[in-house]
Amino acid sequence: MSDPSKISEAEWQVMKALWEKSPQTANTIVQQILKTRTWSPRTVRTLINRLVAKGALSYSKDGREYQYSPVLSKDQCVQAETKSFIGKIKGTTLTPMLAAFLEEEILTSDEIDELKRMLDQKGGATND
Amino acid sequence: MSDPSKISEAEWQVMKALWEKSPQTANTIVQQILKTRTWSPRTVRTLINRLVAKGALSYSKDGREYQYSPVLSKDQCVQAETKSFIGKIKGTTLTPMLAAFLEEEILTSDEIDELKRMLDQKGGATND
DNA sequence: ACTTTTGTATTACATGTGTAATACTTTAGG
DNA sequence: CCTAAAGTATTACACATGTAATACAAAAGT
Repeated sequence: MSDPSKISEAEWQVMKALWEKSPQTANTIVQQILKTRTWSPRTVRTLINRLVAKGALSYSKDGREYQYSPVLSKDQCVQAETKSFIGKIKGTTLTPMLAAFLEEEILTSDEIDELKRMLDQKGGATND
Repeated sequence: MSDPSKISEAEWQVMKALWEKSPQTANTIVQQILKTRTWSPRTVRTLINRLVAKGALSYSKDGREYQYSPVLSKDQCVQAETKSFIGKIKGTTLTPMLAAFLEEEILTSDEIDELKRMLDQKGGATND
């Protein structure tokens, strides 16, 4: 309750659909989602409603349909999620985490460059 | 249910206490935890029991007391957690994530070195 | 204008999680 | 041997989450 941007795994899929393109109607969101998930459209509706309830999405009426848009930015959510993740693993050895990151190949070369740059700056500081 | 090593935020604290030192009795685990959390000892007991139930901890009787030990290794859990985290943020721009990592200062200089090394190897490959 | 469609809103229901309290059992002290 | 202390096991309860189904309302077709 303290963290307004607490988005669940399933809800993230909806957010991602809207970050990619918005506004969208519930229907087009469902279309997006069904490309990668096998959820019932009802389930997606539920997720959308919960996100509206927790203030992560907003909508404007467009005739009988609603046009949904993200309220929370992608950056905001990624940051929040990262901090929550860090909260868990903090204090453990991070080598396996780093390995997982590299294995999963989620970093683009640009991001690797950026990470390197940041690490260089950080490396100069009194670290640990 | 599919992922046996699904440890919740609160449960992680217990696991960390046992990864640090094991076996431990419920009492010493409580002591450890109370250094950083303000939970009731009962709460910690509950967490311990749940972890035993989900196969993350085991115990051996030592008189009336139990000696708890981790079944899941730290590396195993960190990897699982990382992959779950990645599952959420995959496909988004990771710059804010990287920033959060650096901000939170969770990387030791050794880990930074290791990450750099891995990135160098990775950097050579056809990345994205 | 009435019925069917198609959207949205409400309700459901099991399992997980945070956060404990109460009940039961075993051991140790008197 | 019996009672108190100290463990463990069971139960509680509200909110979150995954996964929908049902109810309701409005628009569109006939």
